[in-house]
Amino acid sequence: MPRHEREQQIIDVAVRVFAKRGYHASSVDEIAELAGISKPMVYLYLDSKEGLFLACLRREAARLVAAFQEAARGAGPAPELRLYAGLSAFFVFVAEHRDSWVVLHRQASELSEAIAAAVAEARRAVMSEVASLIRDGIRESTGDGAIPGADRADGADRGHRAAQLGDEDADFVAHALVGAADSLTDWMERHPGQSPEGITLRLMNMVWVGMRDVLDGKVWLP
Amino acid sequence: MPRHEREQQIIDVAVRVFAKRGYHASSVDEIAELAGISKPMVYLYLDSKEGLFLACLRREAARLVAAFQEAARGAGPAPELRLYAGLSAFFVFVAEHRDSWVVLHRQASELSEAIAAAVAEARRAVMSEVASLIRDGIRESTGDGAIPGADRADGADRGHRAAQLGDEDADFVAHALVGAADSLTDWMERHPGQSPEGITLRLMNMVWVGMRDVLDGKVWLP
Amino acid sequence: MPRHEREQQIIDVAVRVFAKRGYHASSVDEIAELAGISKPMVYLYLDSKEGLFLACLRREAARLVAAFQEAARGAGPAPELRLYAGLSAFFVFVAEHRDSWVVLHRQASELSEAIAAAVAEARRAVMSEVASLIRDGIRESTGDGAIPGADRADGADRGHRAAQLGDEDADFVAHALVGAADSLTDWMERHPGQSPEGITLRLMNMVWVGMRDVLDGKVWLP
Amino acid sequence: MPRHEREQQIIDVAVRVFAKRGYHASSVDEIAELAGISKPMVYLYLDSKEGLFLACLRREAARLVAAFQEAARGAGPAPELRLYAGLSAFFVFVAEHRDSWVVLHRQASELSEAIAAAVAEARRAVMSEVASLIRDGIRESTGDGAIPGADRADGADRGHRAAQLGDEDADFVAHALVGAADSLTDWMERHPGQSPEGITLRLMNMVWVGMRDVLDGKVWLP
DNA sequence: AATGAATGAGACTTCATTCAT
DNA sequence: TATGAATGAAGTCTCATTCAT
Repeated sequence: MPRHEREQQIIDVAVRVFAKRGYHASSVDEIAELAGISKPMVYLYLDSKEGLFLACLRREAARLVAAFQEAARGAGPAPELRLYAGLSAFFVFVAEHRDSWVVLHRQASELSEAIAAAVAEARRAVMSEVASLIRDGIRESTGDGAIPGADRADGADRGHRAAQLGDEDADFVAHALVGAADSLTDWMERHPGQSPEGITLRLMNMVWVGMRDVLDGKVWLP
Repeated sequence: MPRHEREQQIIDVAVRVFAKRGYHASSVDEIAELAGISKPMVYLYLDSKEGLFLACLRREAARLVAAFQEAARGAGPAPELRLYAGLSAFFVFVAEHRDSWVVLHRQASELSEAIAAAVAEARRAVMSEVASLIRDGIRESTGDGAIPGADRADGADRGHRAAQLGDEDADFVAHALVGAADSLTDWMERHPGQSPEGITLRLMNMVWVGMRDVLDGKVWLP
Repeated sequence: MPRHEREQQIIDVAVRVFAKRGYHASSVDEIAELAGISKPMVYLYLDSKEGLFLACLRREAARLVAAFQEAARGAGPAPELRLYAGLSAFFVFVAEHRDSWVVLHRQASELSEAIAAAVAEARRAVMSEVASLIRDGIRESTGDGAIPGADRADGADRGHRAAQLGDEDADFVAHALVGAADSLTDWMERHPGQSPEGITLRLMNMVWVGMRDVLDGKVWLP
Repeated sequence: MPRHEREQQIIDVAVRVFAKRGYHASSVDEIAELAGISKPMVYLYLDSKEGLFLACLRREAARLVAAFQEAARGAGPAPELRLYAGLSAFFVFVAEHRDSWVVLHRQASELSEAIAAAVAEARRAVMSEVASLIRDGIRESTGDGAIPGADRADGADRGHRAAQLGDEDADFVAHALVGAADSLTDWMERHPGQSPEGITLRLMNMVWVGMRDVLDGKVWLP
């Protein structure tokens, strides 16, 4: 069996096992056995348990980001639609590849420096995709004075606000959004009837509309 | 040293270690050494590694819920103000007790049945506090027709919408909110100038205002 | 509570625990708790776990030997009757003080030098009692030409045989007898209806009569 | 080294160590070291300390029973000759494999349920071999009215007695005999000049002849 | 390319024993 | 006389990792 294929097959199994047991509770023994090969092969191909986990991490992260990007790209030019499509793709991905998500997710602490860095990098990649869309959304929403898909009253000082809302804010919103989406995967698990699209819709309504209102000057104060 | 004091001291150390390394990668040896006592004491007081972790979990969950509840209770009757106060307290707590939060929220999937159950229960307790305030907010906001602190146009079908937005939705919003808050603790770490109250304010603006809009019928659709 | 009484009370408990769990599986903790005192008291009175076990061993061995001797002494001058009485007392003792017997018995290997020596000494004491009675029995049986309680034909060379049958043979028979009795305690446990006296009777018939026959020249050869 | 060979080698060492120290006082560490391998190998091959002990138990019991059976089988049809041969083999075996015998017979009461059961089963197997020969002996001795190798007067009530002497009695005699044999291994140790066959001869004379007498109605009574 | 055999290191846990009061 | 608090040492077991074939 050619090297690359074997490698992928091992990673397939490893993702399942790591997702089920967590990094530390997983044993290379079990992964090798489930992959139908001997342990030395695992070490020959992936170097170490850590290397194996990193490979899993990178592959699944790439897949997730790709799913998000493809969906966003295919959704036309409007940033909010691209965001909607990307988030939808995210929820679809998590629903369909639960193991991948579990491996990417909640393995943050307790791992070696290298792994923690890879996790952080994966999260950063997702975050930057989202932040970019949000930045575009903010710009468009304040630049051309039109947010498609919703009626609203123009605020007089929108240009002013838009200046204030810079990259930092896009990053803030991105963090909130990704965190919310992340946490909602738990909710999704407990509400199997809900479609990924429905969940995305609710989330967009909550966050996007709220954000737009803020841009419009509807500030809430305690 | 009296028994109870020792116990708390051990738990103090254990929370730090578990947060830093995760459950499996933590060793009772290290915890004992950092606590300045011998391993057998740890076992005498907390029974087992699992017992020790459970004790950490319970104490930190209780502390977080208490902080949230106290702040909310002290903020008067308006649900949105209580939510604001509770969230503020949450951010303060997480900022000041990052380890506690990590132990409560970032434990991977590699835990024993008993521990996994306790983790789930702790998370559920936090989530249920938040969901409860949101539920109240939804009810008040639709019941008396007035959301203080923001002007708006009454929608004719607000009662109808309120009926649709039930406990499930409050739970949805709670998940989104807690997830967003969690993720924003990362953002907070990278923006040291920002006060917890400022962060809460932004988050409230984003989520609460958005939620209110939805109640008002301003639905966003792709 | 006076010292001696406490000591006996501790030993009482210890015999029960050692019998139930065996030496190594018994913990001083459990013994102290069952005795209703704290562990340091055990060490104050009995020095160490080994000291505690030795005390148990010596007390129970003394009791068993005393029971044997008393019964034998009270049974009149005939050696065979004294042997019968002693063996009966042995079976009665084992039946009534199972724990004592377990502690004395089957703890031979796996114990420290000192304990092994004490066990050996106890066994030697019993053995010497038995051997002495058997020696007397042989002498009487060959000396006065009459074994009461059974008819037989005199052999012409009985004096000669008796000379051959010396102390070594008495010791041989004693070993066989004690071993048989020892093993029969297992049998007794599985046949609760059988009285100690009945068991002794069977054993005497088997061994004593056989021995007498040998003295009479009825040699079995393959 | 091939797997099976290693296993036997480990068991060889383990029997020695268990015999010397007893189950609890033996450490897997020591066994591994004496076997010249590392601890993980022991666990790989025998699963656990308990598994290791069970393996020892089974192998040694099988060996002893085989030695007994082979000798008995090779000694012709007469039960007493078969018993003689079997007992001889037993003494030879114990003399040559003292450790095996200690593992089989001198394990204290501190063993786990599973081990205790296996020990009991092993003892039962040995005991049942002996009892079976004795039963045959009783039957033949009462059935055809002739016990070869010894003259005697026929008793009128032999059939009656034989009815009374059932399996229970064979078991009683077996216990006495095995116990005596066991104890005589100590005697044997202190009298190195004595051959196993000589010891067996004395024992047979004592027990077999006595038993036959009882069958003949020569009852001893106190 | 592939593996059966092997291990160093370290994990959790328990226990006999002692100190300070 | 009595004990709550504390520990050094050791035991069973698992795992990531490598060597010889």
